[in-house]
Amino acid sequence: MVRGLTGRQREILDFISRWMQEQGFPPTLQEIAERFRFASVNAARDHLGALERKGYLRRRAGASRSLTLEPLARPPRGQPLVGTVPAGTPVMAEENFEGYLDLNEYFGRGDGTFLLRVRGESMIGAGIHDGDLVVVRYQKEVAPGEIGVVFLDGEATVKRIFPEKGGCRLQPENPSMEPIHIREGEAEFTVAGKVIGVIRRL
Amino acid sequence: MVRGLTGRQREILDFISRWMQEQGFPPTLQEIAERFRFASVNAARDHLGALERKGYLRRRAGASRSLTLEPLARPPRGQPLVGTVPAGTPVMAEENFEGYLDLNEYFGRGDGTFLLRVRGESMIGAGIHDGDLVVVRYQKEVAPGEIGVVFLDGEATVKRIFPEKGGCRLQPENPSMEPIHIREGEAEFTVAGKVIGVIRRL
DNA sequence: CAATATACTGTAAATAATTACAGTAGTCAA
DNA sequence: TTGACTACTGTAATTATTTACAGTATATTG
Repeated sequence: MVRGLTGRQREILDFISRWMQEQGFPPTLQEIAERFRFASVNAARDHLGALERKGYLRRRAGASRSLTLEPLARPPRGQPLVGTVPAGTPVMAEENFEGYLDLNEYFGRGDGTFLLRVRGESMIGAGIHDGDLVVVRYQKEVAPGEIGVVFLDGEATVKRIFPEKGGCRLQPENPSMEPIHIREGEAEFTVAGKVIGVIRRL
Repeated sequence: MVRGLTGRQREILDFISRWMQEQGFPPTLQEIAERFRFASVNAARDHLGALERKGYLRRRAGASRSLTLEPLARPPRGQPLVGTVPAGTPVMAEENFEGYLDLNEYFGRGDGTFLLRVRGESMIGAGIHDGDLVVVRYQKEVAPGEIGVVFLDGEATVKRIFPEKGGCRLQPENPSMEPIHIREGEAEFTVAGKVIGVIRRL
């Protein structure tokens, strides 16, 4: 069903794509015909028929401005991902291109995740530096040894969490810093979530 | 111009938002009226008028399905960003919420950037670990001491680049690895771009 | 308490947009 | 060289959709 497009068909498709990006809703047959100086709206209609038949868009019969582009024809969202780059080939060569990665979806969708800016160098050994953003999944507990966001004395910090007899240990990953021991029920101590990612802008 | 909505107006706005998400194009007055069991399309029209007057959407006179939601009324894109979290307050409390961060735009838009997966521990001192994704801006040269992606003997590697008399030095950030010295014109050596970010999924 | 906004019903006109049908000409594959 | 697809023109019917105007009833605000 998905077949190649003629030059003219691609022009039409590109126009629709751009229009939708700019206007926020699809064009009518008239508007397509005007853009391409067709004397008849049927020229536009024929093209839409071909594009639909070839799987690039969908229409709803009888409804105005009811066309939608199939994912195939939609501009990709996110950043291009390049895989292993072998001998001599230019980075962006097609062979190396693995697709587009949507960073908003890379760490799971709208579910309970949020970003938190990290202060201090306490987790530098785990590759989390001062100023980094950590991606946190909201959860009340974390498995032993996992990195979590915890509240301690009224401040949020990122540490590796280990259970201990009658409490737990917050382990920094920085040789110059000592672990913190928490006794059960002591102080205001809560786990806010698990760190599932790190983002840094240099 | 932007004022509060009544309950009914918010219902209508939410319906439009959901419809556009699902259908890819805006609803007609009829379709809104049907959803809310209005006996007259004018009920829907009145609501759109109110929503437009209050700055939540825009319409094009005389055109069908021509309404667009203003950014204010559009579902936010990206992950919620939480700032410094002070004493006792729950993480997701409003006071801590700083807005939504669109990760696809965090490293600059569609301009010449791409993602590359890093192999090896040679830049571990700079917080770049095996398996991390680096965000690379495509450019032919980098300033002295910046981290760049370079081609060396037919493989892409990430190193800190320093100019040297008659060539340059590729400096790993790993105490157990030695710097690599390149002489002018020697071997296949090219700079592919500058590393502007790091992304890690744990 | 008057003026204004909300939240609708109801009918009809006006216009926007899709659909149908009939052709012309050129290209392309079997 | 026949049949199918592309790429259009042209006219008209048929829906789809917006717009206009006239009301009703209930809140809300100054």
